Amino acid sequence: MKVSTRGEYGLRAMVSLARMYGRGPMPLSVIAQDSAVPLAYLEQLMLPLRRAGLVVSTRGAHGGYQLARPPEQVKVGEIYRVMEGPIAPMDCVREDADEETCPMIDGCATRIVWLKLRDSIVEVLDSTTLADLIAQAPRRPAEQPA
Amino acid sequence: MKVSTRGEYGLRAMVSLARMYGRGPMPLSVIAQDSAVPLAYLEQLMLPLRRAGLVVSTRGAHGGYQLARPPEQVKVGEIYRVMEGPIAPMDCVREDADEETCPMIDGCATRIVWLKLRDSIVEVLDSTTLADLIAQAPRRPAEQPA
DNA sequence: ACGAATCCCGACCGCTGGAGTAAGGTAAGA
DNA sequence: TCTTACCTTACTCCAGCGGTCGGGATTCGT
Repeated sequence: MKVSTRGEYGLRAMVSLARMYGRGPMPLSVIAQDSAVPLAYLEQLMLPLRRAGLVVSTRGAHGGYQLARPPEQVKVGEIYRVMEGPIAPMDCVREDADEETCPMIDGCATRIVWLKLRDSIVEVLDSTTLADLIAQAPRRPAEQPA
Repeated sequence: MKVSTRGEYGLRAMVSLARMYGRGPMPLSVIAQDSAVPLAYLEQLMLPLRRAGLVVSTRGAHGGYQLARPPEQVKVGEIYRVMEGPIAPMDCVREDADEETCPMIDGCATRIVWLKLRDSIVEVLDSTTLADLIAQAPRRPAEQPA
């Protein structure tokens, strides 16, 4: 039950973009630096985020990425699903698939917990926005005066 | 963010034991059948459960396993931790490790969500017991009349 | 005493998926 | 037209999951 680096890095990058929101496109090199994600890897992670419409890209010189929407309107859950797929601690309780598709005969007792667990995770991720994160953060990483 | 089969099978086996609670030791072969877990694999999974004191084993003929405590006193979270390790959607928010050991400089904004997520998971798993599961289950798997 | 039933335990092993790296192509500004 | 920067595919490495196998130690029934 670990979030992979895709989700971790993806969210970090989005937080960086949120902090820079409104200043026009930011090149990958800057985002990579700010979010401490390997540039070449980050490049790959931005692809799904763009395709999902969470960020918009500008090509050419002075190009880069920026949030497609203000930070208040971007839920962590959206980012999570793009990077990690449908939320599901177990295959039998996938968000997308038809409910009640438990492979066990007539359903099994354990499914109850996994269902509660999934709903709990969804609740947390979907009730938090990028704006919440940058507002509550004690300080910005890798940036502080003497 | 998937629970591995260790957690899945471990819980299933414990639910089986919970249903058979009070009838003396049940051999692995029966548990494997009832919980639909490969016998040889299940054998391996019972080891940590026994060491953690969640089940007690009886060796020799007519031996087997049984719950060390009644189902009402066994939290799903306990089983989970034995099978999957400390609850933590991300290394920086491990249950066991010293709090505030975020490797990022001065903490990062994303940690807030992971912390909320972890607490949410803990809450769900620790507030559910084996008794809850067998009470709410619609029917027992692999057992129904014509 | 002996053998069958059962737990105990370490060794082994194939495969998938995560975590990147590499390299070249395409578009847009100076 | 050169440089910046995004876009895309392909490839590699390796840890861990998901088991299997084989043998040993215990205890019960006869």
